[in-house]
Amino acid sequence: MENGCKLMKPKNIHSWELSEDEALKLQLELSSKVHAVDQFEEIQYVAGVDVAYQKEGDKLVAAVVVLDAVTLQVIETVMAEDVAVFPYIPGLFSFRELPSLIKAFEKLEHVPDLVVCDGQGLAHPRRFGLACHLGVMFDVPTIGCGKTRLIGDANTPGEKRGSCEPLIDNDEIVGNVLRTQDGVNPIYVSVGHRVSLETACDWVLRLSPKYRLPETTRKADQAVNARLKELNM
DNA sequence: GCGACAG
DNA sequence: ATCTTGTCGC
Repeated sequence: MENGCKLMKPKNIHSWELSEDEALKLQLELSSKVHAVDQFEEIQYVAGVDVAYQKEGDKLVAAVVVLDAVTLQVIETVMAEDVAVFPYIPGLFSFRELPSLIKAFEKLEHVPDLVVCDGQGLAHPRRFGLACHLGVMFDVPTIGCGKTRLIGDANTPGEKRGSCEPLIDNDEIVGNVLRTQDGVNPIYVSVGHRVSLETACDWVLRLSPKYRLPETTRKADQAVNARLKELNM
């Protein structure tokens, strides 16, 4: 895929026309490029991404929303209307959503210093969920933030906001189950790329001052759903 | 074979 | 993800 991005510089580019087997091989190959340590300076812009699918058919809308890291106000919203090619296969989720998300990123004017994804990062069977894939692809810090579990086991975190328990898979800590609001179902946070698990959780909490999900994913979700609604009218 | 399974 | 109304609670 060509680098049509205005400012984001794709680093690891590859074809998206892959078979299931090729996708699996690519994950194993790219997973070695993930860095689970903090590698960034000041974070001014934080982005959220999401994709919404049309009721029937395979049309979809992908969005990237950039927020001011301090005020959490929306700075920029870009979207891409596309068609789903790769099927939804647990573990190969990134191959379904990334092509469309990249098209949205190509329109972005602001370069995010951190991207929060709506899916897992290292909390993945081959340690390469959507957040890792997006992070390695753009060489940008990313956090995996899922609403439900893909793999791993964890104890139930305390009822207070900020409580968390390690998510363990194969004797390895692959993420944290984090409570972002008192008495509300926790979410699954994991490293995407260029961030440590601790920093990832700090940011997710900071981005979730009022609701269960971080503002980044909430704003991206609102954007794609509003656009999808317009398309069905 | 059986259950699990990001969105 | 999507199909879907009202409703209990802060």
